[in-house]
Order: sequence, then C-alpha cells, then structure tokens
Amino acid sequence: MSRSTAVERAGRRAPTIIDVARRAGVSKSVVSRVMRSEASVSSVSRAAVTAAAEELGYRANAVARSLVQRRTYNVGVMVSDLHNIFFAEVLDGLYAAAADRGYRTLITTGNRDPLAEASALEQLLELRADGVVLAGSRMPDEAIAAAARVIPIAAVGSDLRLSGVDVVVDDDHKGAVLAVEHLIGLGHRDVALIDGGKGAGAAERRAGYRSAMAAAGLGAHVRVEPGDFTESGGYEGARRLLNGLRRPTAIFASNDQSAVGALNAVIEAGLNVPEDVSLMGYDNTALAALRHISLTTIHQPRNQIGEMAMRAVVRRIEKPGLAARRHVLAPKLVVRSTTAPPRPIG
Amino acid sequence: MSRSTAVERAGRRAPTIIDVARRAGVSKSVVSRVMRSEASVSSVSRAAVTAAAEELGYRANAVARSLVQRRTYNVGVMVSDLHNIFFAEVLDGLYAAAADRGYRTLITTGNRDPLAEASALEQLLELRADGVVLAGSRMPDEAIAAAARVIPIAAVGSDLRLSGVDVVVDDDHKGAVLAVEHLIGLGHRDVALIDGGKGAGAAERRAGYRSAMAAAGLGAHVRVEPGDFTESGGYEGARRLLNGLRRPTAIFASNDQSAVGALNAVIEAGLNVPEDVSLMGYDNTALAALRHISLTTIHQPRNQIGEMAMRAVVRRIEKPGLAARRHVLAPKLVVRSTTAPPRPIG
DNA sequence: TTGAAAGCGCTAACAC
DNA sequence: GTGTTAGCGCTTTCAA
Repeated sequence: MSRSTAVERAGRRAPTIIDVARRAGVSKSVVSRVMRSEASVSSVSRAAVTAAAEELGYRANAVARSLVQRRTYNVGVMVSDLHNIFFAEVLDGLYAAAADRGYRTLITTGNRDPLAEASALEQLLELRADGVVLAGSRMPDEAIAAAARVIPIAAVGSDLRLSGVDVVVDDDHKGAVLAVEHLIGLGHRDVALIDGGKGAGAAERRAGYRSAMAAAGLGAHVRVEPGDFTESGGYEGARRLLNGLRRPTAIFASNDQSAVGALNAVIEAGLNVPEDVSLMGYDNTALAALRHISLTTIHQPRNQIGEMAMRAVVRRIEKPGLAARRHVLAPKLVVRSTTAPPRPIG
Repeated sequence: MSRSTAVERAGRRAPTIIDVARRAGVSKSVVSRVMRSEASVSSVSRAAVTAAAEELGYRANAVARSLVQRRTYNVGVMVSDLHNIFFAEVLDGLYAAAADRGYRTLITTGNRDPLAEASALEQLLELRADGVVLAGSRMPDEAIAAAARVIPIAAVGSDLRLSGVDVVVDDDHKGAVLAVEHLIGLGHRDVALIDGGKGAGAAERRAGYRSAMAAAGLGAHVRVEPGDFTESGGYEGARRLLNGLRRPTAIFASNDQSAVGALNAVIEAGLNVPEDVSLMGYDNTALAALRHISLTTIHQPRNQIGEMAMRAVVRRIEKPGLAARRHVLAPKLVVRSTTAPPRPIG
C-alpha cells in the first residue's frame, strides 16, 4: 500500500482545471470562476465544481495563474543574515502586512555575503516577485538601484539613500538621546559610549550620544570607545574604559550584543552593575530580556518596521508611478536592572 | 529623471525571449537554447543572442519556464518559528545543499501557529515547489501525511514517525548520555535533570539521562524536575532543586534556554557555578557561547541536519519512487566553564 | 544548427 | 450564467 502510493505519485500528474471541469460537467471557465470566487456562477455549477475539486484533490496552479496574470502576488524578502534575531520580528510584521493585502511572503537569504545577496535578489527577479524587501542588505548601491528600476523595493535595517527605494528606519539619533538622557537623569555625568563602528545605525547613535551630552553641558565628558557591535568588541571596549584614568559611572553600548560583552568585563573587574557602573544597550533583543542579563536598552519597533516596509512596496506595486519615501519610526526606552543612580562620592 | 524612470517602469514590460530573438535576428528557439546553455548553437548566434539579451536587460522568466517544464526547481522550507535561532544554522545547511544541486530555497513560516503552518504549506503546494522541508513543524500528522502524498517532504526539528516523510534528527538519547557521563566523569553523583516536557527531543533526552544514571549505578540519585524548555521554566526548576533536601551537585538542563534560567537561580541563591553546582545545557546555541554565560552543552550538528534534509528531498524529487528514510546524526559534547568536579565533602 | 509549431494550466475578453 | 477563444513566456519535439 505504501509502496503503491509512491508509485502512483510518480505516475499521476496533479489534477488540472480541465479535470475538474470534466468531472463537474462544466467548462473550465466556470471552474476558474469558482476557484477565484467570482459572483457570476449559478449555485448548481458552483456546488458541482466544489465537489469535483474536492474529490480530485485539486489545487490551483499558482505558476500558470501568475503567467497569465503577469503577476505573482509574491513579495520576496532578502534577509542578509537569518542568524540576526533582529530580523525575526521584522519578518513577523512583514508577513502580517502582506497577508492583509493578499500577498505571499517569500524569504531568501544572502548569508551576509554581498555576492550571495545579489544572487538571491536575482532569483527573486527571475521568479517575478511583484516586489522586494531588503532586510539588512550590504549590496553595492548600484546593484540595488538597478533592481529598483525593474521592481518596487523597500529596505530595512540599512539606511540606504537611493531615490528609487523605500527605506524604513528607526530614529537612531533619537534613541541614543533617550538612552543618554535616562542616564543623565539618574545623575550620571561620566557617560561613555562603546561605539558601533560602521554597523547599521552606529553613526546616528554616536551623533545622538554626542548631542545629548552636549545639551546637558557634559561635552567635556564625552568619551567614545571603538567597538563593532559584537560581544567581544563590547568586552574589550569596556575593559579599556575601566582601566582608564577616570572610570565612567555609566556605559552606553551601541547595541545589546556589545552591552553583554561589556557587562562581562565589568563583572570580571570585580565591579557590580548597576551599583558601580550603569550599563545600557540598544535594540531590546531577546538577550536583553534574559533575567540573567536584564539589560536596560532602547527598543526599536521591529514589528512595525516590517509592517511599514511591506506597506510601502505593496503601495508601489499597485501604483507603479508613485515615488519611494523614507519612513522614520520612533524608538523607546526600556528600563531594566542595569541602570541606577551613581554611587555617592565618598 | 528620477520621475521618468518610474513612469517608464510603469509603461514598459519586461523584455521577453521574443524581444531578444528579434533583436538578435534569430528565432526564439535559439534564444532559449542559449539561455539554457545548450551546446547546439553556432558561436555567431550565441554571441548575437548574448549581446541582445544584455542590451535589453533580459532576464529569463522562471514562471513561464516552470509552467512548461512542470517543475520549478524550488524547494520550500516551512520554518515553524523564525525566532528560534536553532533553525538559522539548519537553513545554512539547507541552502548550501540546495544550491549544489541546482535548486532554489524558498522560506515561509508559520509563526508557531499550526494553522498558519498549514496555510504556509498549502501556499508552497500551490506555488508548485518541487519538494518541501518542514522545520520544527507542529502540524497534525494527517495534514503532513496528506501533503506527503503529493510532494516529497523531509522534516527536521520534530521527530515525526510518518512513513512518507524523510526525517532528520539528532540522536538526543545519545546526547543526554554524553552530558551525564561528562558530569559523572567529573565525580558528580547527585545529578538532577530539568526536563523539557513535551518539547522536541525532550523525551529522548530524559531517557538518555535515566539510562546513563542507571548505567553508572546512580539510579537512586535520579531526579527529574519538570520544565518546558523556557528560561523561566529552568529558573523555577532550579529553585525547587536548590531548596530541596538533598541539593544536587550538578544540574543537567534539557536545553540551553532553560540552563540559562537555572544559572540565574543558582546565582540568586548565593551559590557559585561551577564551584557549588555544575550546570549543563543542550543545543549549543549562541547563548551558550556568550562569555558571560559560557555554558557547557551538547552540540547538535545543525548545519549537517539541514544538508541531510535537503539531500533527502532532492533525492526523492529526482527519483519519485524511492522510500523516505529516517536519518540520525550524532551530537557531541562542548565543554565550557559551567562544569567542574564537585566540592570535596567537608 | 535552426525554425515552426504545439502546448504547459490558467485567466480574461467576448459572444451567446 | 456559460462556453469559446486567444494568449501569458517559455521549452520541446520534429523537420528541414
């Protein structure tokens, strides 16, 4: 029996609209109308078609449909790195928004390799996706611009400045200001930054840190320690900070990952968080929420970022003439256990 | 200029094989042959076609090609939960294996909702994927079995026992034995387990724990504390364990997530890891590798799991008659900083 | 080596 | 309401 099913599958083609039509005793147009739930079909025909389709196990062939409609109702999402949990939540938003509008979401990935990213994008174009969302892309601008001439594209997780591409970003400058203001509000003056280097949003966060410090009259206390958004970068950065002459009472790490590295360095130095040193991250990843870490951080509305991006591409799929835009969303502060007022002097 | 490009896109259709043929002064058959790099084309025609395609920005239409070939060269991957980093690495393996064999990988997700999973699978079938990989599916068996009658399916991350489905699993029993043997080898006798409940592989890990304890003559020391693979489950479980009459000297948590929760409970209780209590996890996730956590754990060959699964579906795509199989891969021990010999008595 | 023709499974006019 | 027809863009015989 189980052997015969395998053999049957090999031999038997999937039923087509014609098989259903024959079985229901109608023309294939009627079947097509029923499948697309068009109104103008008699209830008798409708019932016959539904029954026949059911009996045959008929499933509409999206390939054929796409060919004749000249559109697939697929939106491709190229995620540069699926290991980056940041994008999981973005994908949630993307999915929900697509489903609402009758589109499927197809994910591909470039494994953080710009070449692989380009070929993933190319695949999406060959598959005739109706639109594309680039999540954290590191492709060269010209490659993206070229694709954008052919198909609506939106980008998240990388602040592209290309005219033909919708971009959805968190307001990183504002997020950093929020973080620094929180620390200053607690009474800190020596607030150091562990930088994010060339990472996405790092420059804006650095600028936000600088301007919030300046606004509080703490320009002289500004201290930017190099970093790279990694755990070990955060660890090394914090070590340098703690060994320095004037130890900061608060450290603002540019992302959660590096904040966790910094946390480790602080503890290794025999200091307590937040009693001796306050620590902030950025991103509000799952890491920050672990009770063992419980990091004060800045939350990016990831879900909403995805939603926005999908809305933007669908908008331009349906009105091809429209111009792409830049969408900026507001971050917010999430206070947990790694920040507190500085120890009183003496 | 930027306005005109948008308008152009709206008006201009993508070039087809006929446009290329006309431009190159050959028939569309020749173009087709060149695009598929068939041999029997004169170098003159080949050059003309290549040039024309280049000039026109021609890109083969995979939809039309799939329709006539009656296959898409797409393998769909339904990931139950993209938030679970476990699958990221599996996807790496999946991708690499697919690319090697000339297939594309298309990811969809069910957001841990069995209903959404089913509809994601349904989409893959409508899109006429040539095969499907289910990653961590929680769909009812009959739904999977029904799909398996139509298309080759492989499953990872859930130990299905369905005849028509290839299954690739880590040998969880063996992994648990490895873990317990490591602790016993260190000199522990009171080794407790924080269970994984109904989670994938939890039953096998529990059985492995039991049998390794029994094999070492420590059957009387067996202690299974309820858990659910979550951080808070691990936290609660460890608290109960530490408050009990005979405090274990080692805790084996069924996965890294719950081990991190347990770690937090141990520290909160004023005890040190590994001096007072040794702690083990399972899965070797990124969490375990954080220096702040540095968890001894069991590594599952995730990459290889993905590779195997893709190989299995492609094998059955290309030879539809073949039977599905069960593939079991070996885990290995990763020693980090949370395990050590127990404190000498007195 | 090339071209003509048929057809993949479906939708979308259009006529009845 | 329903059927007929003409394609969608491509591959694949089959002849030449």
